[in-house]
Amino acid sequence: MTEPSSAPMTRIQQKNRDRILEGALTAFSANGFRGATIDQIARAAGLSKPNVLYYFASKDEIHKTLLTTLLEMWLDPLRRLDPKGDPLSEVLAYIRAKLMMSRDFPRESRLFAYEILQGAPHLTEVLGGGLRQIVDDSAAILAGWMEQGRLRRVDPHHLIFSIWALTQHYADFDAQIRAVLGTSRDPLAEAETFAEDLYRRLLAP
Amino acid sequence: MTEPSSAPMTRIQQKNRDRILEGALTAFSANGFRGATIDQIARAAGLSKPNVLYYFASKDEIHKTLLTTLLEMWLDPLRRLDPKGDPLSEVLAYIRAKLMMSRDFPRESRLFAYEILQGAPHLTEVLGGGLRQIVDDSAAILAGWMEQGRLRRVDPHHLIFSIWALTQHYADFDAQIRAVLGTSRDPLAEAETFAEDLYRRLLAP
DNA sequence: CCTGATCCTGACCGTTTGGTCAATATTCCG
DNA sequence: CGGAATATTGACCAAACGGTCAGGATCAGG
Repeated sequence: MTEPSSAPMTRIQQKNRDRILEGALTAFSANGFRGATIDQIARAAGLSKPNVLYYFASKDEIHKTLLTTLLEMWLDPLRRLDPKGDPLSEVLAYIRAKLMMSRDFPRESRLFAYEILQGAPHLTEVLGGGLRQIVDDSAAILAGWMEQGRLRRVDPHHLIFSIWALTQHYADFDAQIRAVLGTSRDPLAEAETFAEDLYRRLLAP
Repeated sequence: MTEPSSAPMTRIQQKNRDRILEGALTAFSANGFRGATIDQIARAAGLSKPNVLYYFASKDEIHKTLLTTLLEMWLDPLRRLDPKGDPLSEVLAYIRAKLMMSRDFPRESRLFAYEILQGAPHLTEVLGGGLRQIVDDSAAILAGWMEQGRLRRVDPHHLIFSIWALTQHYADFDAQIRAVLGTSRDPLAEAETFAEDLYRRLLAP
């Protein structure tokens, strides 16, 4: 616990904590938790190592803060599924949003990828709690649409998994995709038309 | 270079190198390259640390050996795409094979996941060379089927990417999937029916 | 301008880790 | 059996790393 509740948080604190988290995101997403060093983070943040540890008690705490802060943003598009909207448009909008996040926030995607690959040691409570709730809720919305015959019947959970898998793949495995596709193509633009076709086919009633 | 070409390779060498690679696979796939220690590998292999380094010059070499050894096996199912076979059956068989690999060889999947997340520092030549060739060849087979009207037209490269993404997701993000789905379900069995439905829909002409 | 709180750093510490080496044990084979 | 090749290990080393700390710089506000 560093700033539990009633923290005034000066401008300097605000600025430096932000810088540190920004640098840490770069470092952790490039090398994983163990691969990143506090020195790296400090350099990326433009601070000295002891100064970094002045704002965060430990490397672990930086990591945990980063994960919990970003998880909200990361799951936000799924929360936006509107039960009142047009089912297919809603799903396709979700997919587009996730693909844009892979393009605009690949570091965040990789950060979570590393964490989950490792067995999610810092996220177990969140995974079994909040995440599961959100996914179950969204799955229920999807299932509702399917029952009304407005979407084809498929397993809603696996539908969500498949969207995660496909969209995040373009951020997490970027190195592989670029190696295979060469430099002249725009993977994410192509991915969007591919994914739209894929899920339209799958879900159109 | 440890055993470049004319290596007699005694039984003890064979056995211990195998043990080391086996232990290293467990260690690397659980914690990534930097997260795994030679001591861990040695313990998993039932050897002492110096003894491990007697068989492999460095941690790096163990890792590289592991990657190059397993890459062949990893890509094998894609090579089995038979241009003379029934297109849809061929693709579905490939998907099933990949899903079985996620079930039976999750460590291998995670090993590659870590490596590519990191930007594939040990695989750059292979990715741009052999892998690209195999993918392009397979994409050509798929494109051929599409031109004959035996498969629906989609981008063959992204088709392959999507299959990789979906199938490997179940191994790499196992922690997340189990957290969301709970313990009473069998993710990979369900994934098989989901994936078959998905790609049948997408590809049936 | 003074003073207390906040901010920052160089020097340092203990541990972990990749890797070495000399010495010993074991195996192989004539 | 005997000696050379192979295998194994405890002890050790240097570098990297996470983290501490005492002291100095800077800032806010009365």
